[in-house]
Amino acid sequence: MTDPSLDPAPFLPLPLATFHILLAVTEEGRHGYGIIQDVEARTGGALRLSAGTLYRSIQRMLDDGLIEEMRERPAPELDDERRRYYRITALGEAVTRAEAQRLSDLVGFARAAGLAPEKI
Amino acid sequence: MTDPSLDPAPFLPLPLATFHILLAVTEEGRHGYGIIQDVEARTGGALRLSAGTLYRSIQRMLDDGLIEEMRERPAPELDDERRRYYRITALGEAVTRAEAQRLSDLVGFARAAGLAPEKI
DNA sequence: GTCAATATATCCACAATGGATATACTCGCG
DNA sequence: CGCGAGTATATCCATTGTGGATATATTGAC
Repeated sequence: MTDPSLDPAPFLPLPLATFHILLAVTEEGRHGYGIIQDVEARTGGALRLSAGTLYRSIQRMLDDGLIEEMRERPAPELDDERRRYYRITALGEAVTRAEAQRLSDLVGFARAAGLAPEKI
Repeated sequence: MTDPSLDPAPFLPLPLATFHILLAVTEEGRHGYGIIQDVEARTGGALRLSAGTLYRSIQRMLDDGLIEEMRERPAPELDDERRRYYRITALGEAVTRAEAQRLSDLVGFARAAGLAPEKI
């Protein structure tokens, strides 16, 4: 069940932008600019990925196999041809889970020290 | 009650080493080398702060007022004179709380996407 | 006395990020 | 129809954070 080729350990800790991008392309396939908007909306405007960070992160994630480009156009009739759509891979999911666990542990440490919010 | 001079926003997101160091000096005053050991123990060996990262982070955190050096020696009788002890400040606590909240939110996002562990 | 561990500090190289810049297309509005 | 805001991808530069190497010196166990 645990595929050794999906070992997330070498990727951790995950760069902040990478984690947000992975979450953005998990629900549905998204293009670069749509990822920027999704991240901004999700964080209530707290995090605005710069274009430099976004497209550089995407290229790295493609090389690493965390995401892949989709051939299908999610909405072909009302689309912009410039868009390039991406979705998460099995490796990307494994890495996201591992990173979420690491973050969850961090919150646990802070809670033990009395410096974290109540259970979420 | 909320002191405006303790605004944690400009410090977020916190560098990884900074967050771990803050947690390490929250419970009790610690010296640099002791922080390295505490972080390694807490993370089960997963994170080993390098000396370069540690002392550079400490200097930055002193400048920013997140930690302060202690005059008192926690254990004067069996001590090493080379040690320099640090403890968290009120600003450091506010920043740690804010960062823990941010991380908690991140875990919440991952959970909503079905990629995070159950509630902790 | 020797050697591993302790302890702090600095240097270099690399990775991640933000911000600026470039290019070009789309869409609403007057 | 034209104009400008927004959309969309991409690259460049400077700054920051990190690991690893190096330096120096003390402590403690054997």
